[in-house]
Amino acid sequence: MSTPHSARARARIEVTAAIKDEARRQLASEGATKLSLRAVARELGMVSSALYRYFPSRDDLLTALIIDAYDSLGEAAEAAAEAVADATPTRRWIAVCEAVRAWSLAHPHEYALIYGSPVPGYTAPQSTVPPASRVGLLLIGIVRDAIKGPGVTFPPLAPELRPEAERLAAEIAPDLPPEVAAALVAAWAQLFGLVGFELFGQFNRVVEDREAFFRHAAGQLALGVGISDRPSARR
Amino acid sequence: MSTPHSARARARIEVTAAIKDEARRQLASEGATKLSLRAVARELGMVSSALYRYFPSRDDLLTALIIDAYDSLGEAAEAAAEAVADATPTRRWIAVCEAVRAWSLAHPHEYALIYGSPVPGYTAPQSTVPPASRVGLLLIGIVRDAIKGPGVTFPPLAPELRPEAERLAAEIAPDLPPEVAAALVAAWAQLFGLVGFELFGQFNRVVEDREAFFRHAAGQLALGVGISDRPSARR
DNA sequence: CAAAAAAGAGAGCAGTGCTCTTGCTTCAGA
DNA sequence: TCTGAAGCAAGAGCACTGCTCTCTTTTTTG
Repeated sequence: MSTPHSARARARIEVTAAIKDEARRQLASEGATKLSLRAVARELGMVSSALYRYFPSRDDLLTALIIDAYDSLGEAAEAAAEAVADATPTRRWIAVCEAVRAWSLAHPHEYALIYGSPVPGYTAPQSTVPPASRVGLLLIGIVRDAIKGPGVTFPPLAPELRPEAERLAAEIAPDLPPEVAAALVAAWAQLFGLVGFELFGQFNRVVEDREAFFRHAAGQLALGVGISDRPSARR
Repeated sequence: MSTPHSARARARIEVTAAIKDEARRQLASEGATKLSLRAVARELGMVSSALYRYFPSRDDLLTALIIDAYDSLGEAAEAAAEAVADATPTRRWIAVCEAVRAWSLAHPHEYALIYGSPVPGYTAPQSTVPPASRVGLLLIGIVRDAIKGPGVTFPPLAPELRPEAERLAAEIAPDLPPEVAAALVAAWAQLFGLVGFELFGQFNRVVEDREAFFRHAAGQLALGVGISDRPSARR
């Protein structure tokens, strides 16, 4: 937070940022598998061994990029939500979904890094958890507002799932009804299924007008969690 | 199809299979990034350059593994469908979804290879298209049977999406109503969103009873495409 | 001001994908 | 059945990778 006291400390964060920037450039243009520490160092005019003073391994660099990607996506989604803060819940939901899709199409390799195969290790480091939940929290907020009004119909919930749904609701959003919380988590995962399929070519020769298809699918997702524009407080 | 005439041709397909088997083993245990041509050759007692007589590059080997993975998944899904061929459409739909999930949990690295980040190039080779559509075709068949009965309610369709839905239906299943075809493609993508999120750790600290959660979500997907067990011809 | 900590430079190790050349084996046509 | 051609294995080698270790220089700190 505070400005660094020593010149060395300031240089350190500058060099760290430069490394991440160059690495992000290579990631965006060639993908995670082609990202090379040596190439990053070369481009920055330093020798490769010097880079290990800043990131102890390639995986650590990738982890840093993963966190940044989560933050970048979260920021884009939050900006989109704020831009339509006064609209109906359905519109706000769809706006966030479309922001996720737009960011993913613009940053395919970064998307692959965070929602495709997890490259480093098998379980993500704990430090990636908070940034990873920004989009989820955003969706929770929208649903929270949406179900405030009267006459909302909660999504159905299989009796076997009720205990899990209650536990889940208590975990992520205690003020949400269990059936809504469970449906929301499912919709959250399904949203990224739609985006991932488009991004990774699964829709080739199947879906043509992807913009319209996605908007419609996002609207259906909203219905699935109980969002509807019936008698909203606003507008 | 026919048995090979020359001894050399027979040896070739044997060695090719051995290479793929060993590569699949390494893929399953270490992941795609760690799969090494040299290690495969070493394990098979041959020198690495000899391997290039069978696969011209590492990406070609990976492509072969991708096709095999699609086929393996498709086979598992089809077997599950046949095992409940006499059940209601909803049960058959859920059985296929659960087979997809089970296969993916059992073969995480192969799943990552085909539905995670596409490693070779950016667009999948044409040869991967037919095996990739086996699960989709299976779902189409189930829905086709399901909507035969009377009293089925078609999913809603936004007017802007109607032309695309009609084109899409003509492409993948001309006998299906456009609204069903569009909803089916969306459900297809969403299914893999659910599976991918569980597999890649996105459900950590969120969903606990994943079995029950998935079954419920799969049932909701079935409802979304218009499948219901009301007055089915069977049972 | 001196000791300690941090940073950079370079060599080096083990590994990778891939190419090229050299022999040997198997096949197919006369 | 013999021979030229094609298929295949082996080895050396190139350019690259992640990473470690040592050595020197710079900066910070007690």
